[in-house]
Amino acid sequence: MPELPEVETVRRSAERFLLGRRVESVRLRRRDIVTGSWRKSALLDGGVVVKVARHGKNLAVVAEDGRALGVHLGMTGQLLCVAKGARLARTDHVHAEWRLGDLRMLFRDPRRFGGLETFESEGAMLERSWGLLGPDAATVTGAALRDALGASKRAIKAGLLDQRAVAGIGNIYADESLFAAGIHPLAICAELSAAQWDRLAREARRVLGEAIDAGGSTLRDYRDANGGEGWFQTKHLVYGRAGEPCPRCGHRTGRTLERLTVAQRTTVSCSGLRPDAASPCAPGVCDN
DNA sequence: CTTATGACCTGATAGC
DNA sequence: TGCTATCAGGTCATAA
Repeated sequence: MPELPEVETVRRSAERFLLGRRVESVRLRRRDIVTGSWRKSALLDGGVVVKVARHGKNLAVVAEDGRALGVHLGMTGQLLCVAKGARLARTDHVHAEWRLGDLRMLFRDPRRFGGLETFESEGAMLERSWGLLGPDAATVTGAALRDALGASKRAIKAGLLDQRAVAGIGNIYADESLFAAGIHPLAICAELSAAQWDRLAREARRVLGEAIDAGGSTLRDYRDANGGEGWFQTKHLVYGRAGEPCPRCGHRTGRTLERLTVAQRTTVSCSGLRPDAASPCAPGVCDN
């Protein structure tokens, strides 16, 4: 479900609720969603929340004594913050619950591709988890992308989805960023030029930033910590639009958006784009 | 080492 | 109504 913009939206809404509050009790319904210690103390019991951080698609709730609770939403995960007596839209698949004064925080995840990870300190989290990820996609540079992927023989879309190369991009924003940069998803990383890496990084930052401003994309399950929906799905140019005219060149060329499979994920791109990086979407062919 | 592939789960939807 | 098949925003472990 959630990629960087959705996770950042959850972070912002969760932060507003949690900062300065003390965790008064913890209830863990399923141990198997936790990596690391699943003791209540490891799950922040008794701690005062001083930070809600994000890197890529990863969230962390940090207590004043340094304990950190990593939260990954997987495909269908939700981190909800609600008033104590409030009714939830759904109460099934709630795997963990925290009480902080007059509010509750819940981790809900029907498919259980997400989960929690407990760390004794932020340093431990950095070392064992976040430090293994690439730079955050919201601020990534062309040089950083090229450093991570410039020698790879994979398709560029597979590279963008690799969280060790760059953190935060998933299936939606990979397609949107590549289309915006005029690069075919099957273009080989090692064949991209410095100018293309720069353009890709710039377009990815722009698309992700605009999506954050829109509160993310709600397709099915995604909700922010208040249960609210995003509206960036209305701005998708290619994701979910296979068969429609290319929004950039379709009126002129009659070309449509084609569906293909890259890295085992449904992928959409303009049929006018070429996978060989030497002849990318050239100006006047399918370009701005 | 790098890259590709199936596996892990549940739920929504489409088609018979 | 109910059955089956397909698809879904993400990682993992394992194989090649």
